[in-house]
Amino acid sequence: MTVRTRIAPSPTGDPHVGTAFVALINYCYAKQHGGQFLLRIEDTDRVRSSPAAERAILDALHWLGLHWDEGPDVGGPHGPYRQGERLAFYTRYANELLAGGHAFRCFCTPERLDAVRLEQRQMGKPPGYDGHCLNLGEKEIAANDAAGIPSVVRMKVPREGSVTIDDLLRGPIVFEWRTVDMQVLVKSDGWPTYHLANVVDDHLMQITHVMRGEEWISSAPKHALLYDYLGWKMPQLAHLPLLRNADKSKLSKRKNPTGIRFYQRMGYLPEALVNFLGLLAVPPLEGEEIMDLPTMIGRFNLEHVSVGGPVFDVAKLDWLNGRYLREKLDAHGFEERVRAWTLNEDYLGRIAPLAQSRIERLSDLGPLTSFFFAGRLDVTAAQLREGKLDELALRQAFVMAAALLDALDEWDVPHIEEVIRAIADVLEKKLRDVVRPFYVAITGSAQSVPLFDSMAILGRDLVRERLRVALERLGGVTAAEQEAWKKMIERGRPAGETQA
RNA sequence: GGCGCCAUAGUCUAUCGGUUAGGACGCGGCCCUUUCAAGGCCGAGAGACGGGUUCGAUUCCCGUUGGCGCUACCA
Repeated sequence: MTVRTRIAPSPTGDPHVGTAFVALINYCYAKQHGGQFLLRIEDTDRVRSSPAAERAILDALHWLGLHWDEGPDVGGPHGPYRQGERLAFYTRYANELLAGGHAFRCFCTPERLDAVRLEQRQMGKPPGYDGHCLNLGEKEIAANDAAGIPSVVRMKVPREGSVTIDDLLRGPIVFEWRTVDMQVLVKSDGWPTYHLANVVDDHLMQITHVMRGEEWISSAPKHALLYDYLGWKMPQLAHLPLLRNADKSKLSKRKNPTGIRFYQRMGYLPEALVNFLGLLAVPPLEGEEIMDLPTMIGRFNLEHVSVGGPVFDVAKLDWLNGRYLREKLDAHGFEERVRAWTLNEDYLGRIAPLAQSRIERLSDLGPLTSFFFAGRLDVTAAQLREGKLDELALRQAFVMAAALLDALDEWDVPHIEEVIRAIADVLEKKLRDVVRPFYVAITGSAQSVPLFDSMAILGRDLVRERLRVALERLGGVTAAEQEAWKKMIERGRPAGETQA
């Protein structure tokens, strides 16, 4: 039986370095055993998924040199490789579970479920579904359906006994069934949840080894039960450690750049990034930390992947990248990388028009546009405070921008402009006054080329980081402020209807 | 609160019962050098705590503490 592994990203938000880490391990394992590595898009969350995000993930992973044998872009014998195109499978197996008495229809309202969980929590009991709809009669179900009451499908879970999950990395893990929730399998919109979809697809795609983040450990019993209900053999499981921020919390973009494209825009080489991630999974030989992909495949050993969550240590990445830059490239190769990075027609072609009307000599170009060729900018709190916004509005503006910009589906000038205008509106300040500190944070100066265009060209990852740095320079924000200010935007008037 | 995972220097790691606990990043010093890097050499720095098991525990077991994850009609 040939080894088949997969990476199954959800196309929401920007491609994450954690995805690259998990992909790398799955890739190495499959290649080492002469097997196949596939990519499947998990887009069952119909509101958050987007084609743009899917494209970005594929591009980012390919950029890193991780290529798959089967996937939405390359096809394969077990397609489609996009869950959004596999609804018929999920419906079929959901019905099978229902017919077999392993799942049931549930008409409970979110409000009731919340109340139940709250009570369970207060009583110190494991939270979960209380079985309210477990024994509904056919007549009752039919009546509810006729009345148009929304419903979901839940899996039945035993209330007694226990189950043992065998993890390739961690050994046996025991769970009491009564602590396992009767998970929703099919949402009221008819789409499956991750739990159903991933079991059905891993089986149908003949996946032999599931290596995924440790955030899935507590769901493993549900998956084991589903394989059991459906009469299928469960793949081998291995739960990989989660990458961490410097403070050991799960790597998050609030505290760190987490986007693969951020590292690309910062000028890290894909080989260096892959090498760095590989170091977290493949212990290097003493004294030599440089490893290319083939070397990692050869040296990979699942049992040697350490389970403690490693801190994403950018300082070490910097050192590694430096070594690649000066040791692995000759003068010509280096020059080519620089061109590919930003000194190319595409990038220059977008910048030049912004500068043309603002310079008197070509030599003005350097100082005017240098921020397009930089990573983080060295701006001071004093520079950020120079405008007319008071300290509170200033910090609120940055927090709101970070949140709204992250939520944007399309990263282009009109959408970016809309966000900044909406902020000025909510804060009841002039656009001119709001925009000024953004000029400083993004371009490094209050006098520069047009802001929205600059942000569009720089890309979301770099913009997010510059805003984060600016906020940090202003003393940062507390979680409470963050919450409150986000609510302000939600309540705020949308950009269109300004005048009251 | 409930359930689970984890625990060697600031960070990434080696060690699979007996080592002066090894390497790498970062940090400090020296050398090289027109500057700065790079490079070379040297140095400081670790087994969370408490019980067991054992002739012997970083290593095996239990507890404590700490960190983390999950606790959704998101993945």
